Amino acid sequence: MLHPPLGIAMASPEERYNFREAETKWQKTWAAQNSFRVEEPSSKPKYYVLEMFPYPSGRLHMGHVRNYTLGDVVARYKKARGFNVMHPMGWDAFGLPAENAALERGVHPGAWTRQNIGVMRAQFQPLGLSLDWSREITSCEPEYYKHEQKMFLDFLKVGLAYRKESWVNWDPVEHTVLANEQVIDGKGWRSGVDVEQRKLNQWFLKITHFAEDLLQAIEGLDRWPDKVRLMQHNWIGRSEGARVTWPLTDKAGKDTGETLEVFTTRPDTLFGASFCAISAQHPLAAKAAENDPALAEFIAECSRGGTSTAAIETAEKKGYDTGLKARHPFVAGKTVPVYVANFVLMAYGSGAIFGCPGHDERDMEFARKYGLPVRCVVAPAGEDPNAFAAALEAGNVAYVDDGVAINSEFLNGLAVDAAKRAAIAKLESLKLGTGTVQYRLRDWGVSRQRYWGCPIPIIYCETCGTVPVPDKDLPVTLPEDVTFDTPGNPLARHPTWKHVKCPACGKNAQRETDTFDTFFESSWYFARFCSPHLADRPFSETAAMNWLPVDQYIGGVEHAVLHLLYSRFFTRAMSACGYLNLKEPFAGMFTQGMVCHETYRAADGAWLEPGAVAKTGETATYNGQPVTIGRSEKMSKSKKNTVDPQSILDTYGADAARLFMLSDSPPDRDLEWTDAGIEGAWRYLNRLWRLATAAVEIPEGPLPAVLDPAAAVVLRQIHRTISAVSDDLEKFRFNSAVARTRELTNALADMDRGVGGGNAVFRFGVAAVAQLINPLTPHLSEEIWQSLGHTTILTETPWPTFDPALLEDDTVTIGVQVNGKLRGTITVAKAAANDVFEAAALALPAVQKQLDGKPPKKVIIVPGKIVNIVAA
RNA sequence: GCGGGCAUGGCGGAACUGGUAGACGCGCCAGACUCAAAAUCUGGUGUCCUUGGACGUGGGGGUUCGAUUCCCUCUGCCCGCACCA
Repeated sequence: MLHPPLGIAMASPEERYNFREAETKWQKTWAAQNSFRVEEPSSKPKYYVLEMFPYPSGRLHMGHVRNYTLGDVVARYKKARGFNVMHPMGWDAFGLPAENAALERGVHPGAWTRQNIGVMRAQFQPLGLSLDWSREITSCEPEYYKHEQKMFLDFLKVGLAYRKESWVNWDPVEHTVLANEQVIDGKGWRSGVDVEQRKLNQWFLKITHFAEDLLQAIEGLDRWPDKVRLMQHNWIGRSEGARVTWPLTDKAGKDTGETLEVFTTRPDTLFGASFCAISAQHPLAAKAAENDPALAEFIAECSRGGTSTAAIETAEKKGYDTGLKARHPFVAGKTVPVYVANFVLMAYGSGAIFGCPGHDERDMEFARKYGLPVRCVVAPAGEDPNAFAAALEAGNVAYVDDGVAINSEFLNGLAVDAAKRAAIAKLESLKLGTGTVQYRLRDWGVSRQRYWGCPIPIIYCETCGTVPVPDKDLPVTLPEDVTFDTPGNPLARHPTWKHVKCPACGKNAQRETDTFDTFFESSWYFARFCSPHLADRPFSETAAMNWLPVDQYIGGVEHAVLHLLYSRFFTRAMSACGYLNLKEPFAGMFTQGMVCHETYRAADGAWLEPGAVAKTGETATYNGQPVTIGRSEKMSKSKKNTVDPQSILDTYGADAARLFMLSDSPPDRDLEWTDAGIEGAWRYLNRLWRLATAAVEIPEGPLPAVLDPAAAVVLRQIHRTISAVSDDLEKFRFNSAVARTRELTNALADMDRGVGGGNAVFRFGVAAVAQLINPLTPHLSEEIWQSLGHTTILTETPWPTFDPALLEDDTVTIGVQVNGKLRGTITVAKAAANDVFEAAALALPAVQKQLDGKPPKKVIIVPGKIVNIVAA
């Protein structure tokens, strides 16, 4: 597939840039000079650049290369701008793939993970990234995870962690709990069998404690993508409404003494209530089922259904009448039936609703199915209420929009908002409800029944209950001698590990055998980088407060909610426990696009690797057989459309790979990897190198005071480019920065160096290009810089400056329109008066022709921009 | 269903707060060099008709002297959430 450019072998050394030698040389130089070590102490302002740390899956993929290249551009640019840059790297090293490897190949997860880290660390080397490796951290090592065990116990003390029985997705084959993301179409992602709903004791972190703050603070994250902010906003899902209490009666109409509490955002529609519905997992449902086998069967059926999105989507709305009745809070003597319904979620609100079919689509569907009354209590303003109500009550479509309350006693005539307030006031005076705010966000369940994670430092004692592991016994480390030959958690069946003495009473007790969700480690690693080797604490508060928040964080959108929200929570929780005093961990966030590639399929439908396919123009073949070329999709092993970074680095070098990734499309959009694209980047690097070779012969010296006008034009372009590229780099417009740099390169190549000052300007321009492109292609630019005779390296050289006076020409060329259509251009002195613009524009033959001898009706002059003549 | 985004040549994409649409690159075409090819260099390349024009930023409409940019509307694609009461 990737034929090495033939020129590599053919060209003489002075014609071809030898990236192999140069890239290795500069990587060694930077390492020897500790160029990317954080300065401590430093008088410079700090700048913390962080890319999401990788999971050590075994090899780097193109997505990694893109991610770390983007961060590297920022880090190198900020360093040149005079910042003390921290740009660290580490390993998100706990996780399921390590256990799968153990299962499939009989390797210990730890050995597998550590070996992968070794391979990947070596793969990072040739990319030429400006990383401070002295701060490397590995989350699966006790030196790292012991701190989060302590942190968890602190969270427990302040009530931010708790244990509760809750419903979870249970895979009966793998004997483990699955995250919602691991349940696909109601089946376990690996086992492929139906997932069950089970009630298990789980540890939770109380992220809901900060729901309001996490929501409010989104507004302040002004350097985050709007998309991510919106997603978090929706995820937290704030709803204002009321909790309403409904006293219950039995089948005979006698009060049971119990009440049903429901949450509603529409207390103004209470007079339209025709039923209540509770979740199958609601305690009242279980109680009602005690004497009703059919109900018990219905509840079991609901639990089997799974919580997967697809299952819910297609599920028919079903209910079962418990026989219980609920007393209406406002209407004396009125009761409504209480159903168990499969669409009511236990985890939201109180797990119960009241149904108002007239003004809720779902309630309407339910009411029609079970023959429940439909009552109209809101009519659009300006319509005849009686006619509207009659139509609504006869039809099957709920009215959910704004309007005026009708058929609602004391609410009649009020608009929806006012009616809500009045209803809540009434509920509160009757002590049958209260205004409240409900969030969609739920507490974070962190228990996982897996081996390769951080042990939860808890001991269960029959006498003392749940006992935190004392500080002196931390860390709780994973046992090495585990087996993966049977399903389930190896920690739970380990012969000795879980058996301990109770730290409180000394009797026999058992360890918690669950481990933390791997999102736990990534929720605070950005703080650990601030003091990565501190032994007794997770990080020094001083260091963390100095470096945090991260100035620029970079990663994929797939973490827009979970990881980023957890980290925001953790920062607040750590602050609550005195570790630091900060709310937001990431001041700037950038989400990069995916790396994509065309897909290829053989006639039998099998996916083919790009390397196996012979492509000629629009058609492709495999072993002489035709190949279907599919759309460009995210590189993935399953579709075989991956390109190994290693082979690209070997063939073209890091700079070419970096340049292509940066120039092809804007960093937040998907990037399509093509052979032609990388070759284009490679060509440019060689062209630039040849150009620089010509500049080397020109002795260095100050620019002459008087320049030939042609040279002066180029000089102005150099200054304009410095200004524009600086701006582009600040704003993540790397593709545009490359385009402008190439433009300048073209101008330098085309300029007449023989004119007065031409050589000096040329040399100055080449040096400027090397500086401007240094964050993008650091090796080649160092090489050019050195060849120009500099004795210090470019990496330690400040960013070039521009002279604002040289940004603009004295003359300006602008378009001349007649009736908005371009008819020509004029070039006039920039400072010229309007009548000069007008005269020059009217003098154009094309303009005269359009005017046809008549005087213009109107002339619009925007100095420096355009002249538009309105013809009669 | 709800929420959000996007739509510009054969392709990736430029165009700052409304002001010369298509920068820069890829691809393609022609030429130079070469026995030939590769590499490199030069020129061309939005579409349509004849020089000169006309048309052109998904479709339709609007505001404006002037719209890729602002407003309305329709279509298509992508993403997030998904019975959230």
